[in-house]
Amino acid sequence: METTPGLRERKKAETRQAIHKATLRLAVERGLDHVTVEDIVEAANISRRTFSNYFGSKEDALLYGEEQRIRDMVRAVRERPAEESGWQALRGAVREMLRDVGEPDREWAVRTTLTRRHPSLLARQLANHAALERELVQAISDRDGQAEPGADLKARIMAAAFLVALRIATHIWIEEQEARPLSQIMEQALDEVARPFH
Amino acid sequence: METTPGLRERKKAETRQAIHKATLRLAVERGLDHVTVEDIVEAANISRRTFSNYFGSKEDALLYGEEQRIRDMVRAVRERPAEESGWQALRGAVREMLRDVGEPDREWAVRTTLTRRHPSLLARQLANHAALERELVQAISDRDGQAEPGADLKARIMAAAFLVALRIATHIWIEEQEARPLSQIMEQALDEVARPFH
DNA sequence: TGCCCAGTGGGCAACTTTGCCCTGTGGGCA
DNA sequence: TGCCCACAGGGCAAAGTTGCCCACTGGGCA
Repeated sequence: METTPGLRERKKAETRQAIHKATLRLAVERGLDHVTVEDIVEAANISRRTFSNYFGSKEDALLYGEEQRIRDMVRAVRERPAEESGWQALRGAVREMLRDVGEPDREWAVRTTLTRRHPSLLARQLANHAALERELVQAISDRDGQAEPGADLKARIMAAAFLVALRIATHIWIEEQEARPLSQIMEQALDEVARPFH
Repeated sequence: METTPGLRERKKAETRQAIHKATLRLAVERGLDHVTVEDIVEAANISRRTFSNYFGSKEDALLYGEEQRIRDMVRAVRERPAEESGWQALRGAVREMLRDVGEPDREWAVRTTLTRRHPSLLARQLANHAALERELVQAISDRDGQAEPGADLKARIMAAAFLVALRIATHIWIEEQEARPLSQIMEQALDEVARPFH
């Protein structure tokens, strides 16, 4: 299943990551508005033109991890065992991701906070979340089937509730200064939101 | 005088340096004969083909620093103030180089030792030294003028004596396990070899 | 002796990065 | 208001890197 992607692919991933990291670091240091693409490419040791080959804007570069995670999440849900229900698949996918990438670190919180403060980034993130929500609805529908009436509504509610739980858990985690592991808070939030389903 | 070489040039230099470093490290670890080009390119994170774009062989890659230093030395001699005599220019260039690059480190001694043990590398290094000697003769001639009879012989002797002094100083430095700074030993050796000129 | 095979060297096309250029945009400021 | 100027976006050709290929070499070994 694990296939080595070859040098060319690996280097592209490295470059993308380097640009993202540089953007994040500079944005944390002085705020995204006071960072030019010029600054980023200098920090990432690439040409300005190459930046454009990878990202359309510094916002893109900054949110790369975010959007990457969203794609991963959707993929993880879709790849859960077929016998799991939609809700089980969602919870399984979360658990899986937290296990695979380990506990999100301080940097992760920083990025989230930073994003939240910046209007244009916030807009982007809302759009991303909306997209994720749509994708999850689709994934759930594909899984639970749409035969019975109201299945669509149920999938929508489920996806929304799921994301709300994650969002709230993340907020709490940040507010608590990462005192408890995020995974624990998330499990708790998911339990809570799932209660009506019983 | 100092001109920033641009990203493209800088990256080429970085790659060349990375290949050289990787070669050196691996050669020190297990001997050059037990290092393949494959190993080197893996360590340097480049493709095998790129290796060939930079060096014709692993010996080339290993001796890169050596040959680089030779070019630097010749350049340094040529760029000494015009009013200096040939011998003054040689000494000035050495002092300058030791100052610019700082004291050569342990790695430098390692490379030298390693080179000395390996027949094909040794041959290469002898050829390099011969080339350096020729270049220095030329530089000295250009400086001191060739008007008077015997000027050519004098330049040849001077260059040879100079290199002998450096070579012996380096040997002593290694034998003493780098107890004294190389610069000090070199000054002493140069004083010694210069005595007949008084 | 003949065969195999790891390692090397380099041609070539596909792809990526760079450098240069020109256009467009949104403040500052005379 | 009009002019500048820093910055962003992206077309294009040149330069660099990769991946694939094949030819060659020098041991090992049946």
